[in-house]
Amino acid sequence: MSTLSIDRHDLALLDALQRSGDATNATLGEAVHLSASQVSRRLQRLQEAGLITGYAALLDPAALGLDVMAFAHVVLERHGGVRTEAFEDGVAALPEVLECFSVSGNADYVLRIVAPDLAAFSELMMKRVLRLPGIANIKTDIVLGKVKQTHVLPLEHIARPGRPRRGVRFTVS
Amino acid sequence: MSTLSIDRHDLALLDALQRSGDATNATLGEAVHLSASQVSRRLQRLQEAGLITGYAALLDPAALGLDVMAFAHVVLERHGGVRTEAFEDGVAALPEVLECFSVSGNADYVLRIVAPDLAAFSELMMKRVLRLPGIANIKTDIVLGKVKQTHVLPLEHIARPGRPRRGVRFTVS
DNA sequence: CTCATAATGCACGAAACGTGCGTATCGGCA
DNA sequence: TGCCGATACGCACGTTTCGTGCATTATGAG
Repeated sequence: MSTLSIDRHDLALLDALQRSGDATNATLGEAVHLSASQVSRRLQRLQEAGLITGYAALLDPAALGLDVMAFAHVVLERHGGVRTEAFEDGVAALPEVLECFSVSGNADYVLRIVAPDLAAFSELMMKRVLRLPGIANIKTDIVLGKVKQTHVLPLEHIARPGRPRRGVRFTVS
Repeated sequence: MSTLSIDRHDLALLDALQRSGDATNATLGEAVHLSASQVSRRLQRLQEAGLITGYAALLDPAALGLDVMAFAHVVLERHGGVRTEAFEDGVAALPEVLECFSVSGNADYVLRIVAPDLAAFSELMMKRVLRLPGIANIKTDIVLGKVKQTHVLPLEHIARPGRPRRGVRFTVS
């Protein structure tokens, strides 16, 4: 357990890094008004603290031939025993299922699924998803168009006015 | 318009880079059985071809105090005129709305929204989302648990057996 | 088999990284 | 207000990484 104080420099760094994770320390330093060495030190701290979990190359799904995306709303059967584990393990093993969340509302789970085309998507659903254990019902929303898609998390809620002057308090295990 | 051939080395590189975008060329080279210089050249090609759209640091939402995530299913009003633009622009301007897709099915749009807590989420929905123009109805699924979440796109559909021996043909603008 | 094209590894100069260190700034306390 | 410990800072510098030039090898068409 450690405590880490985040100031506006760190927030600016996190924001910049979310958008361009391959920027050099010097470039980041310009944007944040810090020297490259300080940027290096801060990044190391932020990573050790767990705020930065890693780096990734972002690929273009369309360029890779992944033209179909859909959200599947899954309802499980309601027999007393806890059959959710088998379903969840099966979902985790399918690379085309990028996400799976349990949710409130009508469905038990929401899945985000990608596929090369409708034929492949159909086959994926019929032969792999629908055969997962414990499924009672699935309703699928196929994505028709993208209005917005980003991985950039909002940071505005941190360091809101009226709170600690120099740095916000974070607790990490 | 150019044509690019992708071989198994490129696929391995893309796969590795999705998972660890900060790996050095030498490290990647080991995994792919290529020299660092070749990795450098291939990455440059893949980026110019648009397969790699960029790099990003991945942040931990929980560590940043973003504990609430939800999917909002939006139905717009059906008066003849095309009022969708105003709604879409409004959505794009909200940083808490990470994604917005138009979908088939009952709803017109699906939004993925994050917020620090339920109070902030409630306020966001009431004061900003619901006030977007043209909305007839919204149903919200709040995420209760994460079974799986990844940005790693599946690449298995490329280079399927029985197709071009050395490299798959890609066309990029 | 021949040959043109493309891919590969090595080498080397340039760039970026990250630690040490002396200085400056901040925040608490008398 | 002035003092002092702790922290943050930039600079310097050795180390690592990058990416281009080039000679060699592999590939595929005719």
